[in-house]
Amino acid sequence: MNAKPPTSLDVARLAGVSQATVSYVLNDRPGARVSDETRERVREAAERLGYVPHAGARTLRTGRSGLILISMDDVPYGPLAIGMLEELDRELSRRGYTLVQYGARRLRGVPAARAWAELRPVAVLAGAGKLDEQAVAVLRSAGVKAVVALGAHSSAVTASVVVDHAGIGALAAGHLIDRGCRTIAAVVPAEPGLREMGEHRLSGARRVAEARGVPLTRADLPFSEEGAAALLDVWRRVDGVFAYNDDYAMLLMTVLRDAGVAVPGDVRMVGCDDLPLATLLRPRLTTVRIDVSAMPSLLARRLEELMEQEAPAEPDHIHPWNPVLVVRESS
Amino acid sequence: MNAKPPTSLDVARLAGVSQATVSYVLNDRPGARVSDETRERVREAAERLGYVPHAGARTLRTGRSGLILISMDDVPYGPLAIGMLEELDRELSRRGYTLVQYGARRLRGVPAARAWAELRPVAVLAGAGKLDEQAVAVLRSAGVKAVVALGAHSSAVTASVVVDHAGIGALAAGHLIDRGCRTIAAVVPAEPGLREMGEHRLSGARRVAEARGVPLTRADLPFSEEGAAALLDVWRRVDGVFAYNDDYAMLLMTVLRDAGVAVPGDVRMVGCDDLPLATLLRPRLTTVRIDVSAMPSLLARRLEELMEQEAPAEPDHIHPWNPVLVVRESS
DNA sequence: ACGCAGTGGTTATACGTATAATCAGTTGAT
DNA sequence: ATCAACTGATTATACGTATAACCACTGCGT
Repeated sequence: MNAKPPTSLDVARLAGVSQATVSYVLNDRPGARVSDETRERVREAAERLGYVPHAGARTLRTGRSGLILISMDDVPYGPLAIGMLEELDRELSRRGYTLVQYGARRLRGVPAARAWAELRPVAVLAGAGKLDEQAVAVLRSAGVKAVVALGAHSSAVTASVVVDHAGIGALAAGHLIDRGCRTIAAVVPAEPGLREMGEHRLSGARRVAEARGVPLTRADLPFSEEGAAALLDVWRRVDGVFAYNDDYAMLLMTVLRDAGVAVPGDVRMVGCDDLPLATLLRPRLTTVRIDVSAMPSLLARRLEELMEQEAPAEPDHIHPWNPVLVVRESS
Repeated sequence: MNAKPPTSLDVARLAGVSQATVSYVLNDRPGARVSDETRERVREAAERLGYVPHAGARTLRTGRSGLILISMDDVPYGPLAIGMLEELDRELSRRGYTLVQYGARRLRGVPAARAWAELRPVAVLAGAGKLDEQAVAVLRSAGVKAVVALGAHSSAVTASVVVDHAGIGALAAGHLIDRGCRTIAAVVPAEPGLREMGEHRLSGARRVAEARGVPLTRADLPFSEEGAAALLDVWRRVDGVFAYNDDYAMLLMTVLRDAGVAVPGDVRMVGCDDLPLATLLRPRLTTVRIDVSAMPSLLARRLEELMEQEAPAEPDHIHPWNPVLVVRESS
């Protein structure tokens, strides 16, 4: 009942062959010369015993683990991130790698890197905020071939996948101005986890607004009705708002309705993410959808390159995201 | 530049001691007799080399891994699940375990179990739908001490953590009847991932409704405005609706408003989850909040028990969730 | 008869770690 | 002076796997 897990040696004994033969058969190594009947005997014995190889032992022997670690706890969890993760998982497992999420207790920097390094992964993907130069050095020293930072800006120390937040802001602001807005506001969330991305979206909006001669107000907003109500004079002064995302847009539309400000009559509104709730709002919400469908396969390919080559890659970045405007009634 | 990762033997050489001494010092084993100065030398050498132990080798030697796998892809991701996961992570790492999310490519049954078993985890938590009897046997055979099913109902084959969905439905229905509703409806989502939980919530609501002599209509609803509009005669026939969760409640409130049905005047509405959007709806949404704050520490303790004892535990279950009614304006 | 290539395996070893077993010195009690 | 107990280490080994190196045997051309 409480026996030890069967090993390849157990399989070998049952099949009447040597342990080496078992290894050759089960991994079907190209060069191995084993007769078909022996192969069958080995496979059957493995099946009977319920043999499952010991990943740790294999890693120890080969020096490579096939394990890819991803730490998502910098990146906001949403349907978007989940879907992307699933697809990435599929792409990587197809290539023989195992994708595993490991947040490392919200550690960051070197302590987080040490925790990851213990597992001797072949690649680590982590929020840019968790990877400083020393942390990357720890990972490299532990044999991690590919270190990729995920975040809003590219990293100077390693390859990275950056989300083009500025592009989102630019798209939203451009649309508002196209609709005739003469003064606009852009929301920057006050929440620590979101503020940085808010700043980036703001900067993109600001760039477009300046280029087209439209004044832009920055609105630092905590996610609460009181917070939104406290800025009522801001919303009354402008005729267009980029609300950072759909949740904030819903918050604002609720508060504006209570205050008697008409959307889009008095102020046009644009969100981001194209959440299901966007079409449920009245008026229906114009939003920026981020198309990430191209991202998993691109990232998987890039990872494969990085893991195969010997030298650590020069820091570069890809941003395989495509912001698309979905125009509805609120703008 | 591309050197191999430093081993405990490298540390030993630099410190001028044996590899065994390094192991004793870095794990500071209670019985080990090593002088303080030697300890210091070893620690310094390890620091200098950036030594990180090799988890695979350690697992191989000791036979235990400290790795706990959780597969969340049955359980719906939301702020609730995320928060719970973080707290569970904290509880387990405090006890010396490493919590890792591993979805296993959405495999289920034996194939998923084999993938998990390769890592020789000490515990596996997975959606009840992924764990059939054979899968559990595979895990047990691979030395997994604790196998815990997560889901809406208890498992006959292993310990489980069940969410008391029936209790949620009962609480919501009881509240509606308290408010004077004489005929109520309960939403069951048509989405494959949610339907089962919807059935459980429905059953709880039905139990209470029958006990109090109130007719209850089941409403199978896909998440779309067309779907909700197609059932308009249902909503018109009842004076209370338990909407499964807040998202569905928002969908219904939007459609009902468009159709001229007043909430709560014509029909009272109760959601579930207490999402931020619940307070942003007009009228503000009455909802069932699930208090999961007690869950992580309870689960961690239970896991610890299971992992320490030798015999596989008899299937039992805990449901450390506390549904709480949050009454607002919609009911 | 002899080498020689091909077939179907086996033997031996290393990966990095934890730990039981051992050992050389030193101290202390009698 | 002798033995026991303690201190501070070292030596040796096993965990499960992959793979290089080796080996016995058969068939075959000369």
